[in-house]
Amino acid sequence: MSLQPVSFSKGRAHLPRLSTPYIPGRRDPRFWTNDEIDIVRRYYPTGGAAACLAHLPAHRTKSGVYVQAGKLGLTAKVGGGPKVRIETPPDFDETLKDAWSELDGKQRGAVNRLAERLGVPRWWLSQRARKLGLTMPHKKQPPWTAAEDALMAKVPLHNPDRCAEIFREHGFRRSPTAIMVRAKRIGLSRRFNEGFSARQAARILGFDDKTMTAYCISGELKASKRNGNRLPQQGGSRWIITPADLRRFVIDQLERIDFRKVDKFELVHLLTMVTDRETDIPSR
DNA sequence: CCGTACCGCGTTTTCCCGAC
DNA sequence: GTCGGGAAAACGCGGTACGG
Repeated sequence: MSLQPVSFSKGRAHLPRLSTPYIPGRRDPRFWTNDEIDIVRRYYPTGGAAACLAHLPAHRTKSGVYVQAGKLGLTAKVGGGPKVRIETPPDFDETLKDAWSELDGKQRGAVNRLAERLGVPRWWLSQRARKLGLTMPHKKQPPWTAAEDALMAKVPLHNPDRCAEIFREHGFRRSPTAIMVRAKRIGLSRRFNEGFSARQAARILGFDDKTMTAYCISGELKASKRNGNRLPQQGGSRWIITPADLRRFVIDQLERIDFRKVDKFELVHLLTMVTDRETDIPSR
């Protein structure tokens, strides 16, 4: 076997960079400076987000302050007021039990209206109901079938609405949220899952990503390109290497692989996983 | 000298989480 | 349930260092 030089030159025209060049020492205003964090530390506990904003630059927002306060583990002592004792008639609990059983859990704002009718705050009503052990019947999600789980591996999980659409097309009824929750529960990545990128493949086999790309370009590793909106400055569109093609490559080019450098868990998974014949998508 | 590893760039994509 | 800020991860590849 003789080694052939590989050229990375794609003959692309030079395009100017889109962003301003990096200047050492300069930072984007969206990143929080130590001074800004000190302001949050100082004013948040007593004055809340509003007090912090008064001392922070104009581009800071309330939610930004909440994020930083959360990171610092701070809580604000604003809001609230004197505690009010809720007075109720002695038979209130009985009335509540009866009213609660007639409550329509599917209707939004039902608890709000009941609180209004009984003349008590909404938060107090739900707290009382909890204490009395009153529950609201909720329709449980029907269990997931194997067919639905198989479909999970093929839908674009980064686009929940489109997922729900595909489920409907296949005759299933799952909301976008339900699908996202399921994806999390069964540990499915929401990232692109129709194959490996050159970099992912390289990491598994212990190659440099450039070496991997060279194999893709030379055709020794069968790979296609994924259409996207990546710019020429980023190197253009990405590679897609299907698990089966990568497995073929491992078997054919075994002598080139340095087993000290491979990701042993990922490699064994690649070699042993069961894939759907037609789509080559791992079936879980 | 050649082939590969390493570093870093500019950008998009994705995740996380709190507020509303 | 939805929105949005913040940040990490991901990506391909140019440039360069390094080892045999």
